[in-house]
Amino acid sequence: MTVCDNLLAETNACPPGSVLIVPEGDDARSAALLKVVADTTRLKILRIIAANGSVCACDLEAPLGLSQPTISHHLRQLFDAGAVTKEKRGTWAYYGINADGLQEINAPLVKLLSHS
Amino acid sequence: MTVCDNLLAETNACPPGSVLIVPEGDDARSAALLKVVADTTRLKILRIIAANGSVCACDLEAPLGLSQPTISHHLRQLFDAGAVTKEKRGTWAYYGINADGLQEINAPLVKLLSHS
DNA sequence: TGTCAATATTGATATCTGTCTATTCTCGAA
DNA sequence: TTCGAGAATAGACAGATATCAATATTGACA
Repeated sequence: MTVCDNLLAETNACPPGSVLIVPEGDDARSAALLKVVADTTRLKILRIIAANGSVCACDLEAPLGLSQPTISHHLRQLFDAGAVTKEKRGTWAYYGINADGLQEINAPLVKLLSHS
Repeated sequence: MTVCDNLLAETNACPPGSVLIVPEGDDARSAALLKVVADTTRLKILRIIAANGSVCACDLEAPLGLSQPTISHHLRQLFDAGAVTKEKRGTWAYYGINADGLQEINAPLVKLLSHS
């Protein structure tokens, strides 16, 4: 009776030396999308937008305490990832939550939870 | 009739100059937890664990193609963030999905979606 | 057309992080 | 108790990124 056999008998664990199932999936893409949301500043931006509806970029400078180029940089990342919508009104840029995009970003985590 | 007035009349957007609602929330902590999951290698680890149940760390080296210390480093991050469980059996270390922990990591995104 | 304001882009820099090699730690077994 | 194997830690280094200052772009309006 080897240690591995004991493991198999006593638990539902794969014994050492197992060839594991490796699910298909674009982890690089999923990670890249999650990275956009996994940032203090961008999370704050998203929550401000969610709480206020459509928000002018110009009004984010005060609550965030960051420079205009930095905020523009974050908003671009959020937009490129599909987390927010963007609408230009004259010289102003309005951003809103993109629920569909956020759901896609969130999908890998939801899938992990549904398979466990 | 200013441009701002037009905005208010035609849309539900905050006019430029608005003092925005800034929701409370520990964005730094949320971001730190999400960062752990927002990584190609760690996502792959999580999906392998989810597909195989309890997995020995020693069996991850082959499918990941990374060194043992690197994998140990990633597993520690996942464990510290509460994404996985850890059980030592002799010299082997077994890791499993921690559904509660993953749900907590996921919570900020779920909240964003529920408020929009 | 010319000017001003809001936004976007560029370039530079400091910090963070994923990876490796080398080493140490922790068990089980002889 | 000693040896060997798996896991964890430490230290180093390359690549990524958040930030800012400076500049360019775009659109409204006189």
